[in-house]
Amino acid sequence: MPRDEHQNREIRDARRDQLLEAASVIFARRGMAGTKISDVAKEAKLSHGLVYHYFNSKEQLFYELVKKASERSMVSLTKALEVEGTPLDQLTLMTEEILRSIEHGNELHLFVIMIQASTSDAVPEQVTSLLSDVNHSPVKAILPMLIAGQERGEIVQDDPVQLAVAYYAMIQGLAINKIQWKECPIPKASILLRLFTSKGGE
Amino acid sequence: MPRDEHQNREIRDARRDQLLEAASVIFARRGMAGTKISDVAKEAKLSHGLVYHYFNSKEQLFYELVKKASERSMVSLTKALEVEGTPLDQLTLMTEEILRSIEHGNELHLFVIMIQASTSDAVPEQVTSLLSDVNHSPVKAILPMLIAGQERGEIVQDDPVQLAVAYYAMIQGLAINKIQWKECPIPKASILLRLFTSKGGE
DNA sequence: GTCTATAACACGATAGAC
DNA sequence: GTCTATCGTGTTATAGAC
Repeated sequence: MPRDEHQNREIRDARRDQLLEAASVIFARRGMAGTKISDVAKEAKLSHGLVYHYFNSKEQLFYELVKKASERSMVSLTKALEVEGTPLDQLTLMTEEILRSIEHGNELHLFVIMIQASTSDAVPEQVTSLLSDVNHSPVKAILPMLIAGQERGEIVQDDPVQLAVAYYAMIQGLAINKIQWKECPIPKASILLRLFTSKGGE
Repeated sequence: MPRDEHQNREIRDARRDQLLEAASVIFARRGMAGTKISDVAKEAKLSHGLVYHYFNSKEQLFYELVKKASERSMVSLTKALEVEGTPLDQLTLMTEEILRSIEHGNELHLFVIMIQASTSDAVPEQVTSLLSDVNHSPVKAILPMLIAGQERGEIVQDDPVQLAVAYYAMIQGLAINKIQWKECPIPKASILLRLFTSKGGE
């Protein structure tokens, strides 16, 4: 008894997700160049031939993951911007959300893949151009919040770019740390936020 | 006219350094698995056959670099411990030195290679065991300074492990950032150190 | 000490059976 | 839709000329 089109579609979607999930694990561990299609297939418990049934190439597979990652990375940020409250409130909420997701380790692989994508030049052209749009400036993205906070006097009067760089570096570093060291204690949001608040208080 | 043994030795040392230097650039950019011996040779402007004259394998080449990197990474730390002054003085000096070296970009490649070595499992067994000795605990290394500082009341009374993790994550993140984004403005030491100083002042 | 040529092999990608 | 068998390329590593 033949499957109908609807069932086929469900199977295809499931397989695609299965492969993307497996690929994110392997890519995060071994990088773009170090990843073998056969390892991805093994992780997904499917044959390596099937990978090419769903994706044109290893590069495309990597591209899809970076796209997914960069979409997700903007979620926390836009959420933060919708929150009622002062800039510092928004930053606090955003930080807590990011730390939770690092702690929980759910989308950690995607995070690391984005870092790889921007540090390694072993990645396809298509990917780097995608990144210059989105990832190139998570720093720029939080800049407005910092400046607004400085105007209200709730954020310290340092160079806001330096503040943003330090903040983003810490997030990146924590994600990397967490992947390598599972039991790594993730700091509380209040520690990260101390970057922004002046010593003398306000 | 034949070269004598001394001249030969000088040539060998020079070539070895030349290859290690080139390899650190390529490994940092493309990772262990992504690095091709021919690329290293090209970077060093030598033939790829010569690489195998000086190193047994790609893995050994990588191993030598990680060893070199882990030796260097302890330098800033031990220097800091020799400084006369309070724990916060020592941390300040250490931070300034590390930021200078990131800013200057001199040993950045080695730094990134160490991060790769600990995040990727595409590295040889020999390397990971080397790392568990040295790199596994730069966090542990600064812990005593933090605790001493807390006793003197010059460092905030948060969980010192969380403080150390946050600090080290920021350093790592800055190094990674700098490699990908050459003009990245490196924050002043005072910004990083704000992690450690209490909001209310002392 | 340095190079070029080549052996041996691994991996990405495809073809075709079921 | 999924698998196994296979091709072709490119890479590690070696051999041997200079």
